[in-house]
Amino acid sequence: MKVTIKEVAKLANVSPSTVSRVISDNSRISLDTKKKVNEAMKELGYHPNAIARSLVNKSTHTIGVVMPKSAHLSLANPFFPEALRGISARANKKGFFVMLSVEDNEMDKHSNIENIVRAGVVDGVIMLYYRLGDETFNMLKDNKFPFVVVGKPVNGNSNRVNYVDNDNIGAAYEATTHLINKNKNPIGLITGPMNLTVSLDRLEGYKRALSDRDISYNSDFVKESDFSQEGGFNAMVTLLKSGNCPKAILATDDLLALGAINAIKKAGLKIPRDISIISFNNIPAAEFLTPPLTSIDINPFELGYEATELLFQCLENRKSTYQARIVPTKLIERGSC
Amino acid sequence: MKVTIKEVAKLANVSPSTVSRVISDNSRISLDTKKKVNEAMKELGYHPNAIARSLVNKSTHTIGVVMPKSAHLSLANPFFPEALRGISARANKKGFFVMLSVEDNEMDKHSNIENIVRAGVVDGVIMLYYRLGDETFNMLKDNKFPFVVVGKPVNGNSNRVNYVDNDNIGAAYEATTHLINKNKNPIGLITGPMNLTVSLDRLEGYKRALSDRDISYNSDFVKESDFSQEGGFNAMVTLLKSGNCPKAILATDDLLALGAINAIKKAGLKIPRDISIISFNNIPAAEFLTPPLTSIDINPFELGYEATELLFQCLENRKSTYQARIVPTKLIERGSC
DNA sequence: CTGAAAGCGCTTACAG
DNA sequence: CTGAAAGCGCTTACAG
Repeated sequence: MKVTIKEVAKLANVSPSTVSRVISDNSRISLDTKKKVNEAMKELGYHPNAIARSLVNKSTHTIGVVMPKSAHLSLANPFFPEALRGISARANKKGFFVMLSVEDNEMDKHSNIENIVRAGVVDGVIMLYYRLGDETFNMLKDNKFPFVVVGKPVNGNSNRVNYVDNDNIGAAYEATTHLINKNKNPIGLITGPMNLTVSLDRLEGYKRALSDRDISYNSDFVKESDFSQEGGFNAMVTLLKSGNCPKAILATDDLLALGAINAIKKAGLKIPRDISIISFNNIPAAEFLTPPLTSIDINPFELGYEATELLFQCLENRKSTYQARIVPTKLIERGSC
Repeated sequence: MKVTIKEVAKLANVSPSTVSRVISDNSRISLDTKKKVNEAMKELGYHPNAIARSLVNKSTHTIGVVMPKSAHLSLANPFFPEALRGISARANKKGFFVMLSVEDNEMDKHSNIENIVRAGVVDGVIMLYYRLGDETFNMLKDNKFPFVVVGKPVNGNSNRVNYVDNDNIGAAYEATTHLINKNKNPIGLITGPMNLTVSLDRLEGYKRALSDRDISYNSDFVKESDFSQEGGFNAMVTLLKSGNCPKAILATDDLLALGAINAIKKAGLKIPRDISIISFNNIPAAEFLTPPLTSIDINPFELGYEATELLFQCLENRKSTYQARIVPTKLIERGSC
């Protein structure tokens, strides 16, 4: 844990520079000394100090990952841990470390990730969300710091930033069409906060699907809420009491669907007989609900994996060309429609 | 992002040492120069480079967190993300960073966390699990590296390691007694892998509760499985086919319960009429199942928070006194018993 | 193919 | 109260 390059050098009878060169597998080192040095390293249990290395290389070989502060609401769904797994998998493969930053309301002035970036401890960052006018996003962009976002930054920005996302418009279109094909009408939409692009895109997909079937869009059927079960419950209650309750619901998140289902059951209605429901994220419990919930798998592992890959690309070719990557979704049909 | 202490020194007309001293708020610096230097720092947008600092201080101000490789099985339950939140919250408060290490089967030779520790990029680590004969655990212990485990390392070890855990024996005892009080007998146990202390403890609590009520223990009623829904399903099927099926089930994890519930329903039986069920972790979907699942909240946020606090303690007082911290659990009664 | 020297951006005895 | 110097553990031109 504390043997340095000097001690290795001494034991191997070479200079520290030489040891450094065999570590980096420099080609112009004789096989002989290479062997000698390697043996010395083994004998002493030497491991290069990454901090010292970072200081001279100006690269820490670590990427920062930002999780939104509202995460505790939807942290319950598998998106974040799965995305983290994907990021780790890709990062490990390249010998990179991953530093986690959970946004924290209680922080004074500077956000955790801002400190991380300013302190120079990460080479790039992955944001696991996109929010309109987000400070972290702006800070990264203003500093021209390498980063990629999981989720689509809106229009003006989207061609000047690296991101990976699902085709949320397409997925919502597919889900809505699925409902239309079951002859369910009207169709309600229970969505997460509208300052998230993901919400905007899913709304757009919903609208387009309606329009393509000549169904007129009615904003009374659209309820915005935070990503909580209570939110879903309340939204559904409003819909139920409206006097013109939808025959089907598209929920933007399974947690929302969980709440909505509860409201539907409490109203004495049956799923899917009276009301069908379909949602996003495909939580593990989905197949164990009664009836099992039809849901769209958004492939969070892949989202994380691709984001990391993309980040590595920007770290390598320092030219500022931007890229978007789309990860496919999959509608898992079960019994709720 | 790249202004150094030298430039600040030049602008403020002092030496780098002085700048360094005002950064660390050294007491014997005159208010005058303090002000001068602070202004220079602000003007240049200076932020100390954490890497350089780490190198001289031999402390990185970051803690490593290890998630088990089997995590993807139970990553679906809120334990890991919640624990991570707790860790982050405590770490941020102290200005520490958190580095994440998801165990990875595909890694050659050295595990990711071993690389992290050897590279000297973390001051201490938190293990989010304990497994008998675990390599990471042994490696940390052998190197006398500061770490705390969430979960109880078995007997021989437990007084020579820092850990935080629930009272799993007590919690399982409470749950089993809860079932006995409902006149349910026999009671089956569906448990996770027996190389985890958590499983051992919960089994122990189950046994003690039976014993205290003069119910004889029968290992036929105990089924071991991995932490998956399929595992729970299969275990329950075996129980159902045994000819002497338990009237109640204690499951060691909600995911296991999910699978078991499915098996029970498929067999045409009703919960709780025919079979009661209670489990651990209190996943968000628990209250939305039919019937809602009675489950034990193990307080993962607190577990993470306390573990971090404990780690900070060992980092400070370098004496090797070990400590255990117990986080309370809470049985949330719903309709499944 | 290999070594001596300078330097990465800080901190901290040691003087004064 | 403040500065010059040495050093944390590496890497990398520059010579040879």
